[in-house]
Amino acid sequence: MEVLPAAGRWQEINEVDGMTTEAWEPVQRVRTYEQVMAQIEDRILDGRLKAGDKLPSERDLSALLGVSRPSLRESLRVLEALGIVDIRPGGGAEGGAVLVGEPGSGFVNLLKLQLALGQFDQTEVLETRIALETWCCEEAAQRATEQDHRELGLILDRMDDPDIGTAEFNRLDAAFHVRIAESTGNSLSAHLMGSLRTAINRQMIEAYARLENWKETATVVRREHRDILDALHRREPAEARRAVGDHIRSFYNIGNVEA
Amino acid sequence: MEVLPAAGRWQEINEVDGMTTEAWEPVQRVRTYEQVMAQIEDRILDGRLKAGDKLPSERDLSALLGVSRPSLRESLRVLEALGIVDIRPGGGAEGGAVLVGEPGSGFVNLLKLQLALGQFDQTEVLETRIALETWCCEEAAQRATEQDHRELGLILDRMDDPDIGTAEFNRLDAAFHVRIAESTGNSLSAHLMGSLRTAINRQMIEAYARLENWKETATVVRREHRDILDALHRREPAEARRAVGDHIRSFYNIGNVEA
DNA sequence: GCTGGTTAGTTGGTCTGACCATCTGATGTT
DNA sequence: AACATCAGATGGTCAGACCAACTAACCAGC
Repeated sequence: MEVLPAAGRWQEINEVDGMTTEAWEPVQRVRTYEQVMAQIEDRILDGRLKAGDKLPSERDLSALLGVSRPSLRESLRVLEALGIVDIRPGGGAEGGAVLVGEPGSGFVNLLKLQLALGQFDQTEVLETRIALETWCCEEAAQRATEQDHRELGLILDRMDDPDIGTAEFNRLDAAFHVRIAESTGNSLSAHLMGSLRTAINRQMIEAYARLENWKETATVVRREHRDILDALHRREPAEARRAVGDHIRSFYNIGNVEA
Repeated sequence: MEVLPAAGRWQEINEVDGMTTEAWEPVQRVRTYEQVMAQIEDRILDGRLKAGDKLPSERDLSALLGVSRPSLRESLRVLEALGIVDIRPGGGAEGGAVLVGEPGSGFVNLLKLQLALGQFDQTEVLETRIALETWCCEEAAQRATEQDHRELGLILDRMDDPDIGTAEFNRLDAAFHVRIAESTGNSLSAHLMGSLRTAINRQMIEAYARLENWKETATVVRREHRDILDALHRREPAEARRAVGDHIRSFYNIGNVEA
């Protein structure tokens, strides 16, 4: 933990170049908030700032950088939305902007909007999930520990509840897939996967809701999940890959009956 | 193209609840910029806003929403950083915030910082690339057109230049991999892949620069690229998958000799 | 009538200064 | 010692102002 001012000087952004207006040609407009972002990025990239460090207060930092508080705040807002800093109000040790070391909801925020805007479509999300999850299962079949197996089993057990609702079923479904990814030890894959899943969560729930006989679908899903877990238990990467691929494709076909 | 005010009323954010201060208990703090984001998100999600639409001017929109311009601007900054809107200064038809329909550099911005912060490490990026690229190659072996094959060949031809520098070689290398992904028709996978690659671009270049005999490495890389393209030509998914997996792993081993 | 320069208005970009709610931590009281 | 209180710091928000860049309409001159 380190408070910034002690970690070297911040460079003031508003530097005069004192030259004539000529020779100012292709240099595209750079907004001050971008320059602020750039300075913070640099300090992160070269290690002067690391996870857990706390930034100076908005007033201090804006003064250090020679920019106004609103501009500085625009930068902080972006960093917050990206999940880079965590901002808490209040004074003392608790308040302030802290660099976070754990991935947050940055991807989900991004993906949801990009999906809604039609930058990507649902089929692409599905295929990308298949790409990631087949690899994850393949690796999980080799890397997963007994503990991973147990926890995955517990999730499936909870999904066996005959009185379960679609919302909870869907939640556990997602948890199962993410848990597999996590058992590979690759948090990026796991996080990406989870984000993709979350981004289309709304559609998933609606798809479940559209099913008249969703209980039958649930039965199929339960069976396929068990198959996947069995393959992990038996440590058969190829079989695990096949099982999860079929599983995702099968659910996609069901859910898209009337899409 | 549609300018917003005509597309239904915006709901003012500052609504009084007129109640006593009691019964205000677990409702966690919601900042106005988040409420603005939420309203714009809603309009995107339900289709009232779509790619190509232009938002009202900052002054108008802030008035419509009943928030101050700085708060509104914080929201716009975030949407811009996420690649959701494109903001251009100046009046008339050119200026203003426009919703974009093409994925931009949102992922890269995010990944670079998350990587720098240690939220993920390089090995995870590598493995995720393998997950995505093996799938992409497998599919590309089935989906790629003759045109795709031609363009990929052209990229490899340019990499054959014996006088090529590391920077250009690396750039073409990335282009080759991304072009394969694009030939699957899955722009999400392609974009994710490209973003992962871009996020570690700096490290890639440094890795190349560290190699004393990088020419030899380049020879190996060229050969492996040709193998991959051959597999695509012959439309052998399994072979394409294997070739690209080996290729990535092989380069990783070389580049990490002294990492 | 057409061209070209001028001007008014709009837009985003930025800043200043102010006020509020909340939380911390020291102060002071019981 | 325990509690209540208050000053200060912090983030959250706002109003108003100015600037630079650009558009579009206007107008003078040919």
